[in-house]
Amino acid sequence: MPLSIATWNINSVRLRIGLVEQFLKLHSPDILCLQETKCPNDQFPSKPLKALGYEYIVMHGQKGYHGVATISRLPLTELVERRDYCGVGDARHVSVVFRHGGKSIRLHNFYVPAGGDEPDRTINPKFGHKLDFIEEMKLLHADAEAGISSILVGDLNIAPLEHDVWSHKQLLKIVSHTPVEVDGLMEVMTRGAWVDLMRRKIPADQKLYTWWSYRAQDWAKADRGRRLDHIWSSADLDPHLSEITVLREARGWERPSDHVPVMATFDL
DNA sequence: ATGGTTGGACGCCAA
Repeated sequence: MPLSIATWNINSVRLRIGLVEQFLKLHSPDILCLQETKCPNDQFPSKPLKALGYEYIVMHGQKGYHGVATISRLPLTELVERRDYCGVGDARHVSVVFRHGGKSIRLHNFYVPAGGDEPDRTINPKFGHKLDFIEEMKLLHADAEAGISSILVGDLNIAPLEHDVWSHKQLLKIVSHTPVEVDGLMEVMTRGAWVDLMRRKIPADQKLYTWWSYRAQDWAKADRGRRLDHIWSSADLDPHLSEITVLREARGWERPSDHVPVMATFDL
C-alpha cells in the first residue's frame, strides 16, 4: 500500500491557500504538514482542504507568528501532541498518529526557530533559543513508543551537509549552516536513531535545496539555495521508502513561499 | 562587503 507524506513551509496559509490547493490537486499526498501558517486556529482555512478530501486537520497555530498544521485524508487517532519546546509558548510542533498498511505511525511536524542573523548566543538570544530547541529535540527518539513507527518532517532551519547549501565555505558563519547547529542536528538524528530519508534517495554529493531566498533577483539563475526542510523516519520505514520528490518548480509559482514542498512516498 | 524581499500587524520585527 502506497503512503505519501509531504512537508511545506507555506509562509502564511491564508495568503497561499490557493497554492496549497494547487499542490494537493497535482500531487495528492495522503498527509501534508504545513509550517509557518501564521494563523490562529479559529481562522484556519479548513473548508477548501476538506472539499479536496482532507477531512482530518490538526492545528497548532498562533497569531502572527510560527504555527504548524497537519492535514490528512487518512483518519488520525486521538493521540495528538502539541509540545511546547523551550517552554516559551510558541506553536512550533504538532504530532499525530495514524494507521496504514498494518502499521501505526507517529508523524511529528516541526518548525524550528530560524535563529536570527548573528550566530552567537551571547549577543543574539534568538540563536540561543534555536540551540536550546535543538538540544531538547535530542530527547526525541524514533522508537519512543512500542509498536509505533515514526516520521519527523518540517522546516528544521538547518542545512547539515556540505551539499545542502550552495557554498559550504561561504555559509560556515551563516545561521543555518554553522558547525554548532549542524553538529546539534546530527546529534538529534543519531541519538534519536532517525534516518535522513531525502539523502537515502539523493546522494550526499549532489546539491539539494528546498529553500531559496526572496532577496535574490533571479532565484533560479543564482540557485543559491539551502536544504532547510527535512523528512526523517525510524529505521523500520527506511526499506519501504520508494520515492522522494522536491517540488522545485513550486518556487516559481505565482506569489510563492520561499520554501518548496518535499514529499516522501512509501510502499507499506 | 553589502543589500537585497516578504508577511503580519500597524511602524517594525521576524524570516
